Amino acid sequence: MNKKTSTLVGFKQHNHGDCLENAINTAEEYCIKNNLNLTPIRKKVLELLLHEHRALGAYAILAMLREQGFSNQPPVAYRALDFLVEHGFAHKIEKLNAFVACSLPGANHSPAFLICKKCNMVAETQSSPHNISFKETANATGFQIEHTIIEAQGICQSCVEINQV
Amino acid sequence: MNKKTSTLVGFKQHNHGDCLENAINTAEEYCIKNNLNLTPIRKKVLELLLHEHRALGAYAILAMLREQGFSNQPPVAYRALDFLVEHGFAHKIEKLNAFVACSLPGANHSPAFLICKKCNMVAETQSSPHNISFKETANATGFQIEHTIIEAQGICQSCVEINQV
DNA sequence: TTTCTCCATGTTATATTATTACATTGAGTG
DNA sequence: CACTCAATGTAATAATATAACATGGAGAAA
Repeated sequence: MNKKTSTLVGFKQHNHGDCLENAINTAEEYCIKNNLNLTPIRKKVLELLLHEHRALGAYAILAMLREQGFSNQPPVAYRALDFLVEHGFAHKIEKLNAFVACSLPGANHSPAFLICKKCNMVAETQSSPHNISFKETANATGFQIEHTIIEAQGICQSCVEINQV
Repeated sequence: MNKKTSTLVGFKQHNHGDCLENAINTAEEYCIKNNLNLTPIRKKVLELLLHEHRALGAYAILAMLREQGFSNQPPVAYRALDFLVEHGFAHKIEKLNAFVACSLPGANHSPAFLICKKCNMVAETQSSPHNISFKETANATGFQIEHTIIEAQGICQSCVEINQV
């Protein structure tokens, strides 16, 4: 296993233990710096997302929380997810109604996602500068963009290769 | 009134009756050409979307269908919407779990949407050619994009102005 | 210390969105 | 005529999400 370096995460091998630990550490430091409360539930949900390393529905997370002894009422999961999404530790994939841990923590966030139809894997990329021009076009017409969702659906390399075998 | 010329639709005035009629005619012609069956339900749903001229949830559509004497079981609405989306007469706004009539019928489709947080209006734009670079980047990594969702949330000009009064 | 306040969590109930599965109908074909 | 197939009718339920109010506990204010 190796550490991945590309901005493309999710379709590549990497040292998962390190990746998880790094991400948690980063989140903890960020929370201390910004006076945020990374409570046990919130931390656990982030860990689950990092560990699974794929998009999870709120109810899947809820089931895992229950296994860990937390309450299993929907608001428990949604609140933790809201916190994580609000502060950039996780993202919601609208197309899947599911959540993924942020792969580029700390990055100035304008992520774009690649969703594989076959394996359901989600890869996070930096949204490219093209986005800026979109923003400018909209702004020119008087629309003030605050947040942009970019989600591409298709087939990842692994699945393409499997199909070809 | 005028046929609109900008790629920005939805936040502008226009002759709504004409716009609706044109769109329906276009859809009918397209269906005949392509051997598609624009049944009464499908046509009615398209009319509703065009008439409302905003994003409608499936259940809002369903309620309107009932008023028109159609069955009001969810699959009735979802099936019609599936048809319309599949053939490009409507789009699903993932962020809102809602549907809008296509504003640029016939256009080679890669739409992007502007969603106003205040008035919930949705404007459809052509997704710019820069988008291609995103596609190419993904393809270069082996991911084959089939469809891209672009939805920007923010505040439309009217709502900005209202706020400023 | 005591009380207050506020954030986080617990809990119940319910709203909203979407799909599965099977029955029926009706137009066009062989 | 009866077969087929797409479209629709219908019932049931799954999956996702939120509202509303109660509880608990840490730290501030008195």
